[in-house]
Amino acid sequence: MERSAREVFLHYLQDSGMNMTPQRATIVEVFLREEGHFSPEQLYEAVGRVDPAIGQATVYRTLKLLTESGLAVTLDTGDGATLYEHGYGHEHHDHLVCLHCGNKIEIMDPTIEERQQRIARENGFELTRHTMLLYGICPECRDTSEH
Amino acid sequence: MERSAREVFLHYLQDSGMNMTPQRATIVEVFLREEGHFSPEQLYEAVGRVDPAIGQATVYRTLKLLTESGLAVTLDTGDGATLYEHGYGHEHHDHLVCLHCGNKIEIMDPTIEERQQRIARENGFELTRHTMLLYGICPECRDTSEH
DNA sequence: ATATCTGCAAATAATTTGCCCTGAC
DNA sequence: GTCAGGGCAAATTATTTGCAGATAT
Repeated sequence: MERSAREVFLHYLQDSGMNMTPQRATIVEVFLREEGHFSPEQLYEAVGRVDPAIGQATVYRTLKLLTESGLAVTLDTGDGATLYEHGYGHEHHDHLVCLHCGNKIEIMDPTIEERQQRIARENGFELTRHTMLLYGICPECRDTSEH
Repeated sequence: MERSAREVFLHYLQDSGMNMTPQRATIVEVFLREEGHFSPEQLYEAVGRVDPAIGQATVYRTLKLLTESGLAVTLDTGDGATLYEHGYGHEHHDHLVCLHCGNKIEIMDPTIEERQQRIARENGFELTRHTMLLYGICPECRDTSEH
């Protein structure tokens, strides 16, 4: 059976010569409870509700570890701040983003994924990862802004 | 016949109630001479070789105008800095980026573009634009790092 | 004249780092 | 006792903004 996210993180730390600490444990737990996409600031606030003594820097440092361990995935929508989402036990997906309300829909298209592989191969690249963001106006915002 | 990039920019300024100024003229000229992808900082340096009196803020402000007018397009590779490239008289394309040397290859796949439209439509979105970045290791870097 | 622009420096915003202290083994 | 880890505040980086003087129409 599959390892739990906590175990994956613990093994990552151990393999890298790092330790699980109370702060890291708290941050992972809170991280796993969060849903959707959130900023380091939002996670910091949620962590603060559990243990107000944990500092921002520790949240940032731990988010980096979570990303390296595969538990977290970054989502950069180009508006200055990096968002994070769950990356372990979740299928890969891309995003459809509303430019008006910021709502994000997860999308996945096997044909696109396959073409991406092909493009990389044709250029002699070994594909590591990719990001694809489709920007537009969602149905709700289109209705609202009708005149 | 097609309007020159300078004309497009001039018309954009006029339509928006703004003026062409010596600084803006210099920045557009230098911008149009640049090739590939470059940062505001790089453009600022190139502009400085023509007119050292032009400030960074003016370069940033003008880059924003260039983007709004369609002459420039932004490219956010997620490593902190926004890059710019030419957007007028250039076909739309996406990028294949080497994680090792930073080299960027322009790519374009009609099938992907078509599927993106379909995904947007299926979700009721009106698609405005998109970004797609494929990250990997380029052939040169793969050869070099062989052991 | 009047509104737009500019350079400069200060202000932001997001994130990282330095440093000294604390706690675990 | 040693050393990783952590809190705090200072530092960094990229970009934006306020302002007072200069400029275009």
